[in-house]
Amino acid sequence: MPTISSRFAVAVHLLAYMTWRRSEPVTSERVAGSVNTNPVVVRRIVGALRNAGLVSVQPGVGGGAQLARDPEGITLLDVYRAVEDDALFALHAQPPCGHCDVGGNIQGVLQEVFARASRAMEAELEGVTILQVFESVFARVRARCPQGAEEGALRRPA
Amino acid sequence: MPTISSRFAVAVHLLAYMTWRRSEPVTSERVAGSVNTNPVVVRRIVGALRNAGLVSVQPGVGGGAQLARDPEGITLLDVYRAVEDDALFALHAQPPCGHCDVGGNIQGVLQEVFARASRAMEAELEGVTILQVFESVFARVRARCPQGAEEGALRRPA
DNA sequence: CTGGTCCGCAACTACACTGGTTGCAGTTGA
DNA sequence: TCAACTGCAACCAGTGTAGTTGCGGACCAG
Repeated sequence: MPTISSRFAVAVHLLAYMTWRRSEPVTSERVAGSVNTNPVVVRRIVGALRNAGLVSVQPGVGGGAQLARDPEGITLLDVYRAVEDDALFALHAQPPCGHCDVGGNIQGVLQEVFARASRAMEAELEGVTILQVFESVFARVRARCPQGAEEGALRRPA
Repeated sequence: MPTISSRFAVAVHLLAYMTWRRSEPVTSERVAGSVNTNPVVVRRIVGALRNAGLVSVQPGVGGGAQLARDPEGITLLDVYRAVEDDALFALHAQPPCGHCDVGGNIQGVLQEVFARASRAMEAELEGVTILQVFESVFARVRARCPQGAEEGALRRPA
């Protein structure tokens, strides 16, 4: 249905989770519990984040994924580009008729407009870091449960 | 390819074509030649534009679609909303685990960020009118063929 | 060096959306 | 009445997504 797949939302979720558990590697099985999906789905997305240099992954006992950079240095645009590789706007499925003046020139005009609109969306994502997302999540926890919330006391998935 | 479907590009194409041939109704068959697709595909998109009040359609001999408003009063955001009804960003396919603090609060944070990014993209579309698109197309025609190009002399599809 | 823990990848399924196509009913105007 | 249109339903092929299973391989502790 939607145009930007849920991979982006899940990727941000994973990185926020790693920010919280920053001192230890996070296994795909554990974080899959938080995301409520299959560990393989998590590993696919973690693989994209690894290819983009955002996380580092360690196999074996005690392994898992960890942030490869400070969370204040990872923007949502970095995450978006890591997991979504297609252009935001599609041109005509078939190239339009080049013999008429509208068909022959509309795509060039559209490309300019589409580029501006895509860039505007990306600029908004670029202004938000993973650390800010994590802090917003933490602020919501405190708002709901004002007495006991400390960063180290966040609840893990069941 | 999770992108904004080509319906949007085709819809802008149709409206630019109607701006050019503004004095007469445009049949789905003729404009399908310019777009290089099937007349039924055109009618589907024209139907969405009609539902949004952007064009008026007349059946029967000599019928077709015409702009229902001045082209300077139709923005690309109007067109986008007419043909694309899904949200730009998807949240998790399955709701995340509500028992852990990250899973229980990440979606609210994401919704805020997604709304800002979507709005930034839409604001860019809102700043462009169909008339501007048509004039950009016409400017490209003149740039390619400086001697003979007049608005009334634009070439129709074969 | 062996076994348990973890990742990576390939393959497969179910589902949904898109663009394209055909067929047909209904409306309109000459 | 007839021809030219639209509107709509149905279907197809192609493609992307999320989910799932299975297996090979890397790593570390004992």
